[in-house]
Amino acid sequence: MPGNFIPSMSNQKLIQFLNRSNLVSLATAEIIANTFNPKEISRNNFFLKEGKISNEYFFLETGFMRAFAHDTDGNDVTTNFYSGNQVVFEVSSFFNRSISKENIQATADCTGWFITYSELNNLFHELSEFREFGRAVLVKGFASLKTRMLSMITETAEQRYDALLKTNPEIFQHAALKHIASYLGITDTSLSRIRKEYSKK
Amino acid sequence: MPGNFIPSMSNQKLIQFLNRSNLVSLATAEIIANTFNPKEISRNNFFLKEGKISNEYFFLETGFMRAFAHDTDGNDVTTNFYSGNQVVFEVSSFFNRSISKENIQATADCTGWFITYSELNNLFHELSEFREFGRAVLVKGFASLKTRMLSMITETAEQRYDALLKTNPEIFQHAALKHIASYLGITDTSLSRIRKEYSKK
DNA sequence: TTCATTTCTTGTCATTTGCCAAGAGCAACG
DNA sequence: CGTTGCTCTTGGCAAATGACAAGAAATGAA
Repeated sequence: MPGNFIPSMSNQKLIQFLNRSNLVSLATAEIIANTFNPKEISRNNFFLKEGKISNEYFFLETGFMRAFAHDTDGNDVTTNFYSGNQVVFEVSSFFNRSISKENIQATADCTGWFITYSELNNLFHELSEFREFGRAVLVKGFASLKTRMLSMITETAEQRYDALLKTNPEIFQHAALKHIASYLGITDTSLSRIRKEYSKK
Repeated sequence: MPGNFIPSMSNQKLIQFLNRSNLVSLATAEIIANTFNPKEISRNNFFLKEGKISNEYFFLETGFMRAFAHDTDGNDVTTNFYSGNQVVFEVSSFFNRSISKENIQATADCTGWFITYSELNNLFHELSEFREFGRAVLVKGFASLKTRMLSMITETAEQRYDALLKTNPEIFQHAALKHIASYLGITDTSLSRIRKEYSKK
């Protein structure tokens, strides 16, 4: 073994993530995982900046990230949160090779594994199981956004807060309240009041 | 030619739709289009009913459709509108083979072409161009939903109404105002008032 | 046509949420 | 330490939107 060889992290978590989708066999999961490269992003650093093209398909193993866009007045609006065991990339920019309107920033130190767009396409071409996996990732993201849209229309801000607290409590450990507020579609002032009411119950 | 042979509609529009994506050559578009079957849905009939699995990948050539779900109080909420030259299916139910929570109903007489889930997968397997096309359809739907979510958070109801009127005027020719209202995330009463204010300008 | 049903509008009032400003709490840094 | 900046909370008020009910308009069926 060479002198200053630095052992990479184990990609065991990535292999499990692929395999547990039930779309990728363990053997294939290992092949796929071995083409991914390790990546670390320290807190406050950006995984993606608006104006750039999202070019990395990133499996977030540990850490936490927030995606946000800017409205016409320049206010930032949280579009998504990512915790461990999720795939992170901006769908439209990544697949259309277009400039991203979104930023994705680490709000805690992150570790994980990535492949580039061209590497992903090569894998898709070679491995039908990985294609199925890729489709499932897209479909899952799409479905959860549909659910979120429906809740925006049919539920009150307090109900949405309540649901988020129950289904994604980790968000409250990693994100500022004002960022959670814009994700819920309300101002930080309103969220503060909702929390006050909520704590009485 | 047999006696009561009924010539099918021409699938020229479908071929164009595939080819104009710039992801499918004309020759391949013809191969793909020839595996689609013609389908007509008359006004008020359902393309998909909640409780069933979305099993048809439908190219809507002419007509108009509305997708809607029910909230916990039983009110119907419009989740999407479809006009000509679009692909219609419920992503989550179709790809996950799960029971649909949504209905999709023709609000005008519709004609088009469909393939089933298994036919689609066979085509995906055989034709990488069609895979690219299928991915683009998913990505486009995802991106437009993201845009809509951002507008729900950052824009007023009147701004959303205004944008819909400008970008999708055909919706107003085919859908009831109460159905447009729930799509915009407001009550029919509010939409009526917004229209009143709007008409003064 | 006539009747019944549904859709749309409008009025009144209540509720939610936003906007603005002030202040408290907290962390980072010299 | 003490200052600075950022986040969160709170109060007062305004604006947007919803809930409910009544009536007008449009639609569809007999």
